[in-house]
Amino acid sequence: MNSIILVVEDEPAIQELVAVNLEHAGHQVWRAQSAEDADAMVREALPDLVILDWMLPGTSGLAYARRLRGAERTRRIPIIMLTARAEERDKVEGLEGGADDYLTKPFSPKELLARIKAVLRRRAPERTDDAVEISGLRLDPATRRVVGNGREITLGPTEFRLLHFFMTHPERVHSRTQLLDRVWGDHVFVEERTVDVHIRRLRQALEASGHDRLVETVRSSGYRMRGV
Amino acid sequence: MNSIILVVEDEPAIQELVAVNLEHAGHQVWRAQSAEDADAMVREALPDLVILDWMLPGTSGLAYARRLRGAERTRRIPIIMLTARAEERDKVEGLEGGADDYLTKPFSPKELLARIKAVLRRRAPERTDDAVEISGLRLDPATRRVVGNGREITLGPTEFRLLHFFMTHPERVHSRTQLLDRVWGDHVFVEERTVDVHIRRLRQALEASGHDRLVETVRSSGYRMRGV
DNA sequence: CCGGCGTGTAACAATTCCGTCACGTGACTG
DNA sequence: CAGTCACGTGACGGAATTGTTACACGCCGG
Repeated sequence: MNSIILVVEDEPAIQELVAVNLEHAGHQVWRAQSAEDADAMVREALPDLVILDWMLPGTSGLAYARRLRGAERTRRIPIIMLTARAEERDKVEGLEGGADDYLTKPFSPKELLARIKAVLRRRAPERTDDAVEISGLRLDPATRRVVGNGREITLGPTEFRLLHFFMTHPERVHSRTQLLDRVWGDHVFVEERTVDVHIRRLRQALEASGHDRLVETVRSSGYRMRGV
Repeated sequence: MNSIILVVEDEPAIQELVAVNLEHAGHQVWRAQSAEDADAMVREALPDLVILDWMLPGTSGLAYARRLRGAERTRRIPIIMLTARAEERDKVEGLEGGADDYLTKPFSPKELLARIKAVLRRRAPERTDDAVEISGLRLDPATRRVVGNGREITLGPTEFRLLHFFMTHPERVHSRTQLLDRVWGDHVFVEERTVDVHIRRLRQALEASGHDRLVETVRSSGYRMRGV
């Protein structure tokens, strides 16, 4: 939890309703009244999720969703669409929304939060604060603790995120570029080889409990975490 | 997935529409406004697929498709043609089977992606990241793992690609030249006999699970992988 | 203002991988 | 049955990739 959520909604009452609920749940909220507003914010930094009203003055929510999905930088941001009436839902869905989920007004705060959680879990499990465990190595985002076979393991911030990403996406090979994108994040410009160094630091820390072998090198492709 | 797709389309709006959708699907897009532009790009490196407007200023799409199909180097690149009206479709189709598929404007993004996937799977299944399995030997591109009867098999990069190609094109003899083209890639200059050496290395690795017998030598023609 | 801490980079070391060659062996031909 | 021809195989030098270390720099907290 504690994600950055961009709420794009022109109607102040609904904007407020959504924002308050999200903030109450511990999220950080950015507010935009239009797609243009939203775009300005997104250019600055990437939110973890976007809640987008279907009807907006100027660029429609649908069009904006498509735009987000089109650009490389914003492609993988989860989108939840707010639609006005139940009837329109199918229409939008059929039309080809880039959205991950839809919410029909009126909706309960509980439903809103549940869908956010579900979408995040599906598209970006590393943004969730569920604890993860792989063969005796346990990482808990909520407490920011890593424990290997009972022994506590200390990690720097980057190594922690790196391990978290690996553990939420095990068994898959990740190229250095992918890791930079998803662990280091947006708007960073660092050498690919920097990844190697942090892999080294991570392995070194994991040696304490013998879990360093979980981080595998896949020559010419990238790195992979052993699953199970 | 994640292929390089060359889009040849003179109308900016459609060019953009297609490109955005392809990028969203994870492909890398090269854009060309004319057959001449496209040709310059293709000379540099080969795309995995070409989307070609039928009507183009200068050399027509149809003519360019024929040219691509004529040259040895570009012969096997899949081509999808964009045609203007439904009526013309039959005409074009009848006229020349240079294309692998046709798409009539207007088309939905979904249809576009579906056809691309279908064409790629048909003409270049090794570019897909679906796992393949043949008689107890399983190769998974996403995890970059090869498992033979439960035992994990370690392969170098080239052997991995070679095996992947074989497994996606079983029961068919591939000459050394073909293998060099499709496994080593375009624009490489190595001895043909190098293939033999990698075949040897592949077989050696596969011995661990007894799958080395799947790779058969076809004297004076090339190599073949046993299917099923 | 000092001293850690965390980071990114560059440089060097250690592997791993690749392509080529040389030689051996088996198969096919006439 | 000898002579090619095609392929198998082992070795080797060099290239490419990754591991590792050292260092400089910026950012706090004291």
